[in-house]
Amino acid sequence: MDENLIVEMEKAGVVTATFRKLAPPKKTAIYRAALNAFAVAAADRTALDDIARAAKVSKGSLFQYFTHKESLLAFVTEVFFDEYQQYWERYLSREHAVRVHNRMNDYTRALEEFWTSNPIGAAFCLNMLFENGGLLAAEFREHLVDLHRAHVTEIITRGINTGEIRRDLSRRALVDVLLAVLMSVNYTLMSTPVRGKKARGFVDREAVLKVLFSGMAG
Amino acid sequence: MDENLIVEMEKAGVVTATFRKLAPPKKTAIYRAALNAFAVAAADRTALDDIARAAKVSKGSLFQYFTHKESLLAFVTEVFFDEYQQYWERYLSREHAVRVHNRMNDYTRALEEFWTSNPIGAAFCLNMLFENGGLLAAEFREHLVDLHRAHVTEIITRGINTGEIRRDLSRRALVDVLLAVLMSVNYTLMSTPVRGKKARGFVDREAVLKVLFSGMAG
Amino acid sequence: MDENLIVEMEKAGVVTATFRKLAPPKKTAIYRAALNAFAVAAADRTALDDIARAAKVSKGSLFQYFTHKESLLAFVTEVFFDEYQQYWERYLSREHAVRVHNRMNDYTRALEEFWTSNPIGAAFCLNMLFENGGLLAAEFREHLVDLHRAHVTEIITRGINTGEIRRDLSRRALVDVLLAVLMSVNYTLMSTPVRGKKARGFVDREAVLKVLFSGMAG
Amino acid sequence: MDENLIVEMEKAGVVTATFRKLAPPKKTAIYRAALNAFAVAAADRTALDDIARAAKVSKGSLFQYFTHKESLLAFVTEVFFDEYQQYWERYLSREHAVRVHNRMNDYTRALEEFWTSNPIGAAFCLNMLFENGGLLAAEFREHLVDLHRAHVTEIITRGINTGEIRRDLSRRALVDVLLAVLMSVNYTLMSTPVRGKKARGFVDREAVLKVLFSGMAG
DNA sequence: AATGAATGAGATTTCATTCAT
DNA sequence: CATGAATGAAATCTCATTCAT
Repeated sequence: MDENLIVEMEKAGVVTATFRKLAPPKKTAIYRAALNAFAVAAADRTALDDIARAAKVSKGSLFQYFTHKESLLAFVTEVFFDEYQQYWERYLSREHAVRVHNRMNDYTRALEEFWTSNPIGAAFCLNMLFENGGLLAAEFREHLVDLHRAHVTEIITRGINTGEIRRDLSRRALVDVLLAVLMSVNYTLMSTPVRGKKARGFVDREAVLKVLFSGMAG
Repeated sequence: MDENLIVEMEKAGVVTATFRKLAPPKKTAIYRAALNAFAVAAADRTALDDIARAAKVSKGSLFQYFTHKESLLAFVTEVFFDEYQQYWERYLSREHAVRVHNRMNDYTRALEEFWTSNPIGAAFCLNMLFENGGLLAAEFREHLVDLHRAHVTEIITRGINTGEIRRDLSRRALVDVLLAVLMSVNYTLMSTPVRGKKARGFVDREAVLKVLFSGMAG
Repeated sequence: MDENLIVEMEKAGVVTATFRKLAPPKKTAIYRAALNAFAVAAADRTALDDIARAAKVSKGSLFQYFTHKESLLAFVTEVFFDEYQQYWERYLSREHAVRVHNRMNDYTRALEEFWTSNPIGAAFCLNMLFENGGLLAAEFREHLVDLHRAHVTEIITRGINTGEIRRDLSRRALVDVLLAVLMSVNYTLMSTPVRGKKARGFVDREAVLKVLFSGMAG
Repeated sequence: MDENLIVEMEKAGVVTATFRKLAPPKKTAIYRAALNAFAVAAADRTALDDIARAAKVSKGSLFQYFTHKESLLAFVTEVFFDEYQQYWERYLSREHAVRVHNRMNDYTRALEEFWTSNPIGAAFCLNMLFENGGLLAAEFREHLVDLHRAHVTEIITRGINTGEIRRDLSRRALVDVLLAVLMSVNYTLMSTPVRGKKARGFVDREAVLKVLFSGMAG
């Protein structure tokens, strides 16, 4: 867990100084317990008693760390998003594909990998996206989209410059289409582990990319 | 309200026989009141007292009609979805565009019209998609996607047959891409009236369709 | 319990319609239980659980009757004050003394009788006067003083008219002095039954009245 | 702060030896912070965290000094009362009026001055008199009355001896009447600065004293 | 001696559900 | 069948007090 982030959250009133001073493993334990709880059920339906028990912390302490239940959710959200962001930044920094087609392919594959290897995060994310009302969830939604929008825009822009992507198309429209597809992949992948049903996900990555690159027109 | 649907819901244990026998206007009043209530706030935060008051029915009666609060939500969901479905079926039956490009264009325009002319439904739908946890919401999500998937599949299939759409593309992939874009439009449109923020929606329908038809490749 | 008063309290949002419709004995039981509880300890320190138990009513019902704890205190205060007021109006209507000296004597005797015969009311009153903060208690204090001020003013005025009281004195000052003495008697009498200590009250009514009538000047 | 008083309080178990050994400025800081806090809100509604923060002392230390919250209140009460007492003793020692009428006049004027020049003390006192339940508040009330009773008794006694006051009146009754008037003045003055309402206090000191001296009888 | 983190009892309030009338 | 009063199980949050460091 990033200590700098915690310092910032303290300034923003999300966590208290008491929490900041906690031993890192304890912080992690609380984060884990809360992430888990908010992943299993929407924040509304999640009792602090349960989180306290899972984190092996008293309910009173939880309030010394976060003041309000809402703050705890905010804390989890920020840390989760921070990890998510770092994942994608690491991913980009290690990216070696050059051609747009390959970059898109790798990108969707990475999405797939992230969610399947992190089912609890996926479930939490799903709850934040779909089941937690309020401003916090709306912001989370927007952050998530923005993050991917930035990456997609970068890929598209480079593609236009290299001539891999046609120049007569609206860049904005290109981004929107790709993003819609990516977020759809995202939602599908996130849903898979939590819901009982079989996923009807984008198994055929290649086929989808072919549609996008070749266009539908006969 | 479709009486046949109510009979089916009675069989499924969603509504009671008592409810089925109610005078239709009363049924409608209850549906309206509940839809409104669930549109204003997520089901969790909606008290049955308020619904009963708005429907001019006693809370006791509500339980004689639905047994559980969850059933009431299920009832509203089913009726709303039924109306939604009927809307699209009527739409399709009256559709006169022939070419795929035009049909897609009309389709998205119709989506836009539906949500802006029906803000309560939009708000309810949004709550179901984004704020009501549980299996019910997941099913609603899936139903919604399936409905549009069927329409899109039909458009695509016809396009392939007429040769407007390239035959070397996976039909499944074509559907997935279009559906992703459509659902993205959907979410954006639904969100617009209820959320305070400005939408970053697909304003340029033409540009997006051009991307899809022409393909990205330079 | 005066049903008209309850109707007024309902209008003022102090009690709910549900409470109004309760069988009178139940209302009385709740009043008694709450009066007792608020007499034993200040409202702050009084738990609704205890009142509910004493009134043989569930805690949930208490909230159906009063919405907030504060409302329950308001209810008790109003009913108590109403009874107090009625007591003094009955007293005045039956008063047969004519001379000021006798009227004052009877008045203080009546005070004494009221508080000693109604120890729970006295304790409640004391808590309202001395231990319950907030606007409610302040208003109660003022009402109580005003009630007696009105009676004392009437006695003084008549005394001045009949010439029993000197005309060269400020009527306001006369009232203030008498009232101070009466309220002091009041406080002392109220305190007696609840506190463990022996009262140091105005045993010698005659002597005090003599001071007031004759004046201190030698 | 009087060190002898602190020693006595240690014996009485109000403060601990640890507190006694504290540097005087620290003791004063704690007293000030607690007086302020108890003046702003009743003891019930005052959190020790706030007092500790204001006194720049840790909450743990507070418990090492006072064992219980109640003891802290007792400490503040005693010190405040001690100061109050000293004020009146200084006042008496400097008193130069001789005639009873003048002494009473000066006394009420001094009361007025004390409360208006010491609004925090007034607010604390008011809270102790009116909003803090329990034995402590009752004792405080009694102490306050006793202090003034002693002074009034002295004035009356001297007046009787000098013949300024009639000898045919009960001394006890004289004291009671004067005291009632004085305490009434007291309450009114204390209330003025804290409560929002206009005071209905004894503005006309002279008129009141005239009533007391001349007597009401025509 | 000083600190402040940890604790848990307890308080108010909400509301789905039951049930007597 | 309709009604709405009654219920009590949660849930959040506060804070005096303890205790390890």
